[in-house]
Amino acid sequence: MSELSKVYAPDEVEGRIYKSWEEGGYFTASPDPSKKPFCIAIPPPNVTGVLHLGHALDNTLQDILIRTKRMQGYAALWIPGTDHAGIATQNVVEKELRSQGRTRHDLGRAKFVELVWEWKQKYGGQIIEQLKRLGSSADWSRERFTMDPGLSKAVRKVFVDLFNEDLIYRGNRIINWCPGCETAISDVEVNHIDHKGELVRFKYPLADRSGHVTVATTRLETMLGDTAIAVHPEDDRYRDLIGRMARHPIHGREIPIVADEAVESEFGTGAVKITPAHDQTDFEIAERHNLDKINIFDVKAFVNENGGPFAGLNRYEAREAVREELAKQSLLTGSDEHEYQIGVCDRCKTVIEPWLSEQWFVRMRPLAEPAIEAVKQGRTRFYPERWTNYYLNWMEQVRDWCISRQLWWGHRIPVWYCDDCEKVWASMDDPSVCSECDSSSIRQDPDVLDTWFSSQLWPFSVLGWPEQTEDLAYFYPTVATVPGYEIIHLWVSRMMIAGLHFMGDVPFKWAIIHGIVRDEKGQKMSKSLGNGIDPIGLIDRYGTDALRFTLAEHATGQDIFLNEEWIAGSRNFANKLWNASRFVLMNAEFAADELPENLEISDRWILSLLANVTKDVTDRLERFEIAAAARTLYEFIWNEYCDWYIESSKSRLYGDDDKAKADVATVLVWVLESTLRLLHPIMPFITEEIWMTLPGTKSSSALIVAQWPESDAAAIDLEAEASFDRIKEVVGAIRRFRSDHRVALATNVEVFLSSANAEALANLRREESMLAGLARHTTFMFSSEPPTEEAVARLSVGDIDIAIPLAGLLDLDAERERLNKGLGQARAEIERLSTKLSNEGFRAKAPADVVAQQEQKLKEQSELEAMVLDQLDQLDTPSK
RNA sequence: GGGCGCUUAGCUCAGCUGGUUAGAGCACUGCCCUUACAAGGCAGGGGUCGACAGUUCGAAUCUGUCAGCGCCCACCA
Repeated sequence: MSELSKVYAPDEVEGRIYKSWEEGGYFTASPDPSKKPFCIAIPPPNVTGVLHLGHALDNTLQDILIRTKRMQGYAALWIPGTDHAGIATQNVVEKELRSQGRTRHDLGRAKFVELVWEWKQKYGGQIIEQLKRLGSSADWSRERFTMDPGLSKAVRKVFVDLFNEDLIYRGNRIINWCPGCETAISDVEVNHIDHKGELVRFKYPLADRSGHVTVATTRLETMLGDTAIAVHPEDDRYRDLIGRMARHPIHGREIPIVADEAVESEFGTGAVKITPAHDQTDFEIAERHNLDKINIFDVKAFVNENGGPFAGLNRYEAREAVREELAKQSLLTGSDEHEYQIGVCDRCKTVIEPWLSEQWFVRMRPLAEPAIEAVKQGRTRFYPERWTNYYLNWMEQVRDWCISRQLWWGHRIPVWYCDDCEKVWASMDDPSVCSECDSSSIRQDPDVLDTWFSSQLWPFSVLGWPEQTEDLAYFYPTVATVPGYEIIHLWVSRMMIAGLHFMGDVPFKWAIIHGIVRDEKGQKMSKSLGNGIDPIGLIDRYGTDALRFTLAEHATGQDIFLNEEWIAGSRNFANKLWNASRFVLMNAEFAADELPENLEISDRWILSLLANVTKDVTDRLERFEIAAAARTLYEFIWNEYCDWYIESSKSRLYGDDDKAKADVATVLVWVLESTLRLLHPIMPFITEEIWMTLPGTKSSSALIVAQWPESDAAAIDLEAEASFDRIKEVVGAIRRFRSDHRVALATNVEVFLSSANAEALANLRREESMLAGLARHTTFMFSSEPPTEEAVARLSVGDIDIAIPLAGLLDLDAERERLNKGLGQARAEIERLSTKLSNEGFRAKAPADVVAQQEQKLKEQSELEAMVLDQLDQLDTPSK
């Protein structure tokens, strides 16, 4: 036997095991015509990131799928890698610079980018190391980075192609400007949060001094950029004003009053100030009415020279200054509290400024069509299914995607402008002269691409596209992507679009969506809240397998409010398995390689359960029901294998019969061995460690590449299950009797068993020593009655009558209480069943076997009631 | 203004296509350091499955309405 320590110590095991997997080369997979491909491309974490619980969940789930498929004989390839994460990474490096009192502008673009690369080389590996600690069996030889040469080439090709197909265009439009990051961002990178603000009303004097029109706004400062006032064309209150002019109270300029359907008459005063450069709706109204568009903010959202006297103030200072000025002019007419939503930057939480600027966009409508069709046709499916509609809703009303970013870190937009002939073109190679007029006076667009522009290509760029590689041919489309729902729009949708457009096929067949890991109060974990739990710390304290099991067990698709106690619970489970294995290994020397011919009831029972569990776990994993698979294994291992099979094995193991000892040891090892395989994808380290100590030829190769078990249909044995269940019930009844009556374990109890079912009784008799072992200090008498002069407790379960002479064991009051309780339960049951059975509808329509079952039940309960009454009688008239 | 999710034991949650007396972990009570495991064992207490209505022989499960909580989308300033 091999020595295992008494308590499972993950820290001594994990590093060693992981290294052995890497050295064994088990993580790599390559095209193999004899196997089916199973490929997942990791949602690439931010290269500068550190592992958080979201990653832990994400990658645990992926690893479970990959490990399962690997054991099932697929060419299971998990491609890892990282994302350059434009804004996030640039921000980190800029922050560091700032702490040295410098900005990126001090360095200049080239130097700065160089610095970010250095930073990436230095700190970028951390997340990968942490993924390894999670046990990730990814093919590290294929690790990719979104700014690798190959992937950059893919990005460039995609840009150039879309540009030439007129699916990328440049436009002067309202975009979401983040004054914190100083760049444009896309609609999906804006989070809308509730804001309690006010709706302020003020008067615009009419230019001819004949009166005024009152408008309402939540952003008073934007009036500095107002170029019109709009009312609804049908609004009688303002009909006369349409076409007339108002005078701007600050700038003095005259602005028109226009009529537009977009105005809601019911809201505010029904008259709207129009700020075309800082509001999407206003911009659209301005387009329709040919209005001026005046940008009043600089890149940091401070008022610029167009703000006249307020230039230099930030947005909020300007708001107050304008308020004061309007008050001074007696134009302010009041304000109401008003709750509305404001957009904040997904990255830095700064309030977004709608800002008119020249940006690059992807024309999404035509690209979205195939992506909608593919999902409607089921070529890509979502799990859980409800995300299908979420995806479709977004796709069906998708808006153009602003892809240019005013950053330095990222894929530079491959567009050149000729100063001489004004040619604008996109190019795969860096040109030195204008493609039109040969002028050398050309310059490249200074902006870079949205980081998601490159990640949308991930499922095929990581396989070598645009080269037509063997990998690409074999592994594309990938089987699944496994992201959290928060990046369905940001990433999943766009991968669908890119995959269909450039590969002509969906990027993955399944989008397996999981929830967000939150703290125990349901708050999103974040640095600012200080409630983030560091997964590495959890791994240090409880072990990787405990963390993985916990995440798997709770991965039902809902958000996970992670509680550290759960992880402790999983740690306990690992320890339970460890000690069960220790027990098995202590006796493994007796085990044979093949199952014995003549199995006992308990053997047949556990093997039958194993067959069921194997099927169940296999099916559930196939359907991505990982949580259910985890729970099935937990219950089987702890409640059945440990609590009953191991306990029941002891009578044979500690007995004198060598054959019996060998047989039970064989089954113990057999079941453990299969169970380890089934549990391995979820808890890879502990299972591998135990596996290595297992005797026999089966464990000669590593568990990670062992064969997935087949459910043995022939082992399913309902008869043995029924028999063993009877044993459990008899043992349970005796234990309960002891517990109810405080009969010490050391006190021997005489138990008389009898039954009308001769076969059942015979089965029990055959298991006498096992029964005694399970019930402890119990002497069994079969087919005989206790001496009539003694008072007895009758505990019958099912068709087995149990009688225990009470003499010297307990006080009668306690027994009477126990009986009365049983009587109450039986009567309630009888009531319920009688009602059900006397219902003619039930008898007529329910399946016959259901009716029969209920009748049987009623019969049993009635018998039980009679017996309990009889016993109460006996207690009251103690025998002579 | 739409859409989605949730509401089951004190707490946190499972419960698939409707059919034994609704489960788990933690917490709680009693007994036990029984030679795999006290990170454990045995036994136990605790729930009108959010409310109402409907479908059905039968509903935690299906349908509708409502309430509370949470999330997402949307150009009412």
